[in-house]
Amino acid sequence: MPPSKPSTTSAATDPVDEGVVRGLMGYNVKRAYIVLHSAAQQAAAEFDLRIPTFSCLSVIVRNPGITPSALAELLKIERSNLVVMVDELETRELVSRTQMKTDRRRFELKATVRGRRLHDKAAGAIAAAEAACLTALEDGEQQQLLALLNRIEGSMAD
Amino acid sequence: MPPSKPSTTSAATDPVDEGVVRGLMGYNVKRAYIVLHSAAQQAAAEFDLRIPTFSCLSVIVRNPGITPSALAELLKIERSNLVVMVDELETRELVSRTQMKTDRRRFELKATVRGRRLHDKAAGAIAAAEAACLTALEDGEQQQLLALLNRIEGSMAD
DNA sequence: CAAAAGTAGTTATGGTCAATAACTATTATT
DNA sequence: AATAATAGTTATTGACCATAACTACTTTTG
Repeated sequence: MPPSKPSTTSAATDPVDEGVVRGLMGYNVKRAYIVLHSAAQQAAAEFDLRIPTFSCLSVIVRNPGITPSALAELLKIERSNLVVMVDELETRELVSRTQMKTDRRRFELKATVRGRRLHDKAAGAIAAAEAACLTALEDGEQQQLLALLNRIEGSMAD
Repeated sequence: MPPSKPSTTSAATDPVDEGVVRGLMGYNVKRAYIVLHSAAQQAAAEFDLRIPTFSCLSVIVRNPGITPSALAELLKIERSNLVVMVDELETRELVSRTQMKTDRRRFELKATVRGRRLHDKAAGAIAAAEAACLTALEDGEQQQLLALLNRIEGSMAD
């Protein structure tokens, strides 16, 4: 990395130089993430869901009977942090949590009818909110972006 | 959005279906972000810097005399949250904060020699850490990724 | 079989980051 | 001169993530 070259002295109205940070991939990824996340967050809020909670609900809907441990591993969140989310989902009767007969340490998570309904509506709203952020990209470009992102994630897989 | 189709009942060792979330761009962006961020974070920690603090230092190095307000606007962080970071940078004598004569509400931020040196070393380490996460992508693909991300950010600009 | 080790879930706690409101000091507006 | 706007600050809160320590249960193994 070359030493930084400050512009003698920057007055108040100078064009501001983002410099090093804008050259970092992480910074650019974060900026795009913020755009998508805040849109998704707003959409999810309509259903009194936060994004991590929605993600849990979504995986439970698709995998009836999944255990909290498997859910945590999939979403890469700590089991301890999962507890409060599942608590909330259970309290709101969106998800049921029943102890397994075969192994009483484990619990089976299943979405209730209410849970599925809410999920499907929220998923639609979140997808729509995201789509509004992605109008600048053609469908093919979105696929391309997805592939590139997944290769970063995949190259660092455990 | 089509209604979700659960797989009858998922046993313990079933392949888990990530379902809806993996189809959301925000989820994929976040996953890639986590990879890059944790690598950058580790690198920055070697210099006792967290990423937001490094970003501040970096912009100050490139824009001597920048005001806290301009810095906050550029990095899209709240001025109130900036204060503690600049406090720390000043305490560590990486940055100087001097009141302007012309407008005594404003402060000029400048990196010290120590600040510039630390910045350049940290920037190199962070860039190297990022590069290690990006080996799966050719240079051209990295440029492509950057362009796509910036178009998302740009399309939502104020 | 009993002891030890491992697994699943939980509780409590702390750290980072982001967001807001309320405040002081200073400058600009009318 | 009174009012409004701007720059910086303080205090507080909430979301999210990570860790350690714990209970309950199951598996391993001597």
